[in-house]
Amino acid sequence: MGWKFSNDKPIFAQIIDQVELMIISGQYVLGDRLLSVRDMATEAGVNPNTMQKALTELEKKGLLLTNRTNGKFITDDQELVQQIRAEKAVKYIAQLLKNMHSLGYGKKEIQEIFNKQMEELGA
Amino acid sequence: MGWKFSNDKPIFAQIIDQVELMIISGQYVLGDRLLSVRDMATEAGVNPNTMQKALTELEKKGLLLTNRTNGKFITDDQELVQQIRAEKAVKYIAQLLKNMHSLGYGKKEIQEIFNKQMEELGA
DNA sequence: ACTATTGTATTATCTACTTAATACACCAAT
DNA sequence: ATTGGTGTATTAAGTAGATAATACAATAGT
Repeated sequence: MGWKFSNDKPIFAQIIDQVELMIISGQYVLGDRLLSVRDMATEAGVNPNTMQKALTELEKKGLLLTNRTNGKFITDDQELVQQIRAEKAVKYIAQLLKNMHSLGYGKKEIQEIFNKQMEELGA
Repeated sequence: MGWKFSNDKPIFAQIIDQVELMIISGQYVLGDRLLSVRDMATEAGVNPNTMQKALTELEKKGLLLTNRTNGKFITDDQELVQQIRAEKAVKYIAQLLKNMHSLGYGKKEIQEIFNKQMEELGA
């Protein structure tokens, strides 16, 4: 897991985003055990408290489970994971359309620019 | 100008974004004078120092000009404005494609979801 | 000349985020 | 039972963003 942080957002929030992404994109195996809070903190180069704070949030979302003295585990609820993934996709696109609209672009223009950039994509 | 701020980003950064958007989307008339720093701060419900900090950044970008004792003005460089607007659109879409990719969506799926949400758009 | 309004600068304080160091509670493995 | 590795909690200190109050510099308008 390669950790990277920017300075335009609290680190704990970025950890939440990144771990969530790892889970819903299938880069984590559902049901697997995470590294310990301490080890993840070391790996990410942040304080254990900060890691703890982020993971607690993900537990509230239902994406992580805690086994008191054994560690934290990824949920094995595949439905939940897929639902969150689909929601995120819809949200991303809705955000794009909102952004383009706020720039003053109309439906037709958006379609054009989108298609153009899609074509420039490999595969 | 209706000011709204979230708590997931510094306020001065959000002011930069919002004012820039007003300019490049044509909601400000190029060459027009802004309200005074103090008045804009009051209007936005922030401290004058915070507003000052944001406007200084926009001046560095070339979108604002300062007339020492008369106030700050929107640039009248229409080319610059249009260039920034186009850049932003490209950036937004690139970001979307990156986001969708990180969720594990392929080109075809992205196209499908995008089209679906475009159709749900009025006009 | 004077005044009011402009941008700008300075200093202090407050809050949220982060780090740091430490301690505690729990339990599987030995 | 003891040990070692879990998660969790607490307290203190550092840093950046934001607020607050104030002062200064420049000039347009009178």
